Amino acid sequence: MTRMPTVEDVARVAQVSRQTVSNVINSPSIVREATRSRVLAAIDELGYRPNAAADQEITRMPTIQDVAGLAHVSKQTVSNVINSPSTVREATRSRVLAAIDELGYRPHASARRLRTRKSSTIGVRLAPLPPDGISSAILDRFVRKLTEQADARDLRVMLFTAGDPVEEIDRIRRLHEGSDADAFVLSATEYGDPRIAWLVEQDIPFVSFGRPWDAKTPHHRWVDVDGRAGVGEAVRHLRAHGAQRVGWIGWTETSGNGNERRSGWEAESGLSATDQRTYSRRAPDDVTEGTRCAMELLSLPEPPDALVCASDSLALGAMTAARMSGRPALPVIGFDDTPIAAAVGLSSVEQPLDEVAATALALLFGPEGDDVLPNPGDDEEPTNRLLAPRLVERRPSHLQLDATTGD
Amino acid sequence: MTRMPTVEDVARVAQVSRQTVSNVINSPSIVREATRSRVLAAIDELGYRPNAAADQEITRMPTIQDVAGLAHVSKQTVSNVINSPSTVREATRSRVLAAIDELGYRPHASARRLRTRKSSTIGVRLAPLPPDGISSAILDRFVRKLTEQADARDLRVMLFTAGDPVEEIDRIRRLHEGSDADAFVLSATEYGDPRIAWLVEQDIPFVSFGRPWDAKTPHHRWVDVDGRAGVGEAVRHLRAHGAQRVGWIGWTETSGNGNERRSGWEAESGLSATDQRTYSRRAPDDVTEGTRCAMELLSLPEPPDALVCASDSLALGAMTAARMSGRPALPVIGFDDTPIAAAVGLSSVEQPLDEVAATALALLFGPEGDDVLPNPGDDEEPTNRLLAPRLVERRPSHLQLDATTGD
DNA sequence: AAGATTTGATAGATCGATCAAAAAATTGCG
DNA sequence: CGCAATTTTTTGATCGATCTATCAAATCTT
Repeated sequence: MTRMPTVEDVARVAQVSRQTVSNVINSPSIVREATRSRVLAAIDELGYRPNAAADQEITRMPTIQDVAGLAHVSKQTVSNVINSPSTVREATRSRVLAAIDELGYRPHASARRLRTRKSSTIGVRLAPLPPDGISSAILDRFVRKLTEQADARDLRVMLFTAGDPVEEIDRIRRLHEGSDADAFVLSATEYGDPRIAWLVEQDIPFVSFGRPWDAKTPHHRWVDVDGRAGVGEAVRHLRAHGAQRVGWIGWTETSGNGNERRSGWEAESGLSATDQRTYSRRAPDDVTEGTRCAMELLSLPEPPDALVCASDSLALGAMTAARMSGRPALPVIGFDDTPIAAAVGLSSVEQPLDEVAATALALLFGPEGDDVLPNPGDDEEPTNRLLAPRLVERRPSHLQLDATTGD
Repeated sequence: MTRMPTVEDVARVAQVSRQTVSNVINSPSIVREATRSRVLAAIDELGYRPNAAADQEITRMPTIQDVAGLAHVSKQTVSNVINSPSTVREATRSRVLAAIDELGYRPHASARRLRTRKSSTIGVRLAPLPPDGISSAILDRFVRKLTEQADARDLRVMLFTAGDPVEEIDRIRRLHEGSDADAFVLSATEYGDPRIAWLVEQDIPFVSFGRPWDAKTPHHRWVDVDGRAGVGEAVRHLRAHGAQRVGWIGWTETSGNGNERRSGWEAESGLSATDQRTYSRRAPDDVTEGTRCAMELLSLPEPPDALVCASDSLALGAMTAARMSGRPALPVIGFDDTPIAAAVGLSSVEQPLDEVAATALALLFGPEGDDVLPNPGDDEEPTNRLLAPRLVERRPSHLQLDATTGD
């Protein structure tokens, strides 16, 4: 990266102003002798040459112009070969392709973005990790899927961080104004989310992973996973295998997702309203809370014979409680299918993140291509999708081992 | 985003070539009547106007020129206010800043990158997730830290995916040639890693998270965590608390990291070579493998009274084994301090990812700034750092609950 | 006070690509 | 063949910023 020295560099070394350097070169007579020799020394030392532009024969990346020269066509034709090959005659095209290959040419991403006025980049905010969260890995896994799918469309995923929604708004504004990203993916929408209204008002293209939880949220694109259906499936599965009283351990009422998931249990549990109160608990998302709630439920006169939980964290705690109460085989089902569920053999409801990512891109960019679609107007047909999760059945690893070891 | 219609659009609608459209406008006489009227209809329908460039007064983002106009200075001065404020007089500067504020101006990232020839972007590959890996979340957490630290330097983190090192090389080449990223962070280095030699040869700036495991790996920048020291600390801690025979469950010999971590145990265990063979096991990184190995060790005539594992996965399995063998209080220490460790109350050795990220950036860009430093030459002083991990002590949650419930 | 030097602001070129339109070459048809 | 129409290629402008060198005004020397 040995850049050509500039007047600026010479000035710094000789400890004079740029103007003085210029004078030494163009009208040496007006510069005092001492200064002049100091400047000349600096020029010598750095190997500065006035019109340095000419000899930048340093290993420059080939440009479209170089390709054009080699293939004996105009640079526009080279551009066409790359961007709309069908408009170029076969003979010409192969000649240009050969030249591209020979030089190892690749279009300069920034130049292209400047001209086309699109960055082909999707901004994704990484929210801070909650201290004990094992579920938050969902975002990480979603980002992976999004990146994979984006690669296929020649889109890039750029990450940024922000501590809270307000800070996120500020970051998005800057990224958008600087044309750093031309679409954004929101995640973890909540009641009274300020981001959506703002983005809609600013007309910045986005899609949210998570449905709006407020009736007054403006119309926008979103994709979400149907937690209610997922939990419902889990409960039906347990009952089909003989469970009579399926208990529920969920989140507090402030969580839209939590209420949604709980409603799936309510609908499928087959319990009376009174029993529903008896066999359910609400708690923060934490392993020890899961254990606590499960212990409570299991010490009822008629304890539940299966448990469904709003998260793998709670479910993991519930499994511990089950073992502690001497019921290691009690069926427990979690939610999110985090790696830990696979590790301990916990059944869990899996979010189809592949599909979520694909849908998010489809909503933003259409079925294919990398032109971002504008945010939908109020009157437009639905621009959102609710995807069905899938129950992943597993056999708890402690039971597997019991079997293996005969213990 | 209602773009002005172009000749291209008109041509498509009228189903004629662009040239014909041009002729209809400029020399109508040479176009046959039927064609001409079809083209005119299309022009009308789209509301096409020949010199549309003039009236693009649609909400364009303000440019440096707009700011210059409002502040009555040249655009170069505006640029100076942004990039080297000290060279601009106070009065002028505040006038320009006011204009910037009023217009909500923000430099166009791509234009700047094109001119400055640097993308200020770091490329990071997301390796595919191993099916059961709970440790692989390390990369995700590292990426988070890297993004945070990069934000502070006005650098961007761009993700890409690749299935294997060879594919990764190809992706890096394309991203580098297209000036999409000007530095890369490698992770998960392994024996005979082909990426490093290639990057060094191509002179593409990079740093690897993970030291080279081969003697013949060329000199390059790297940062890593001292697994040996971390495990050593864990073993010392256990022995200081009375453990006589600390066992080890680690990975197979093909893992550089695994061998490194094991050596920490060997050094601090205080066991004879024979006992070391007795009290250690090698296995793939998997929870059930951890349980299996731990069961073996615990059924020895003189079982170990504490266990240290190469990963949280193995440690989690070992905890299960301990409970199954009726020794729920057996001290177990894992590695990586994954969220799951916090969740179940497993002590673990924590990698200082904050520091790893900061060091990676410092090696790539120097103590501050966003100019990439070239790869170091063979003779240069060490350009790598080995960071010390930290033991996080926890009390197993099942024990906490035992205490609470009196069970 | 005249000349040397620095500070402040500016003009013009340039980064590497695509867009828009026009020109040139080719094809089709009566 | 001759002209209209199409296909292929080229010219010139442009995206929005920074780089380079220089001019102009202010400040310092002797």
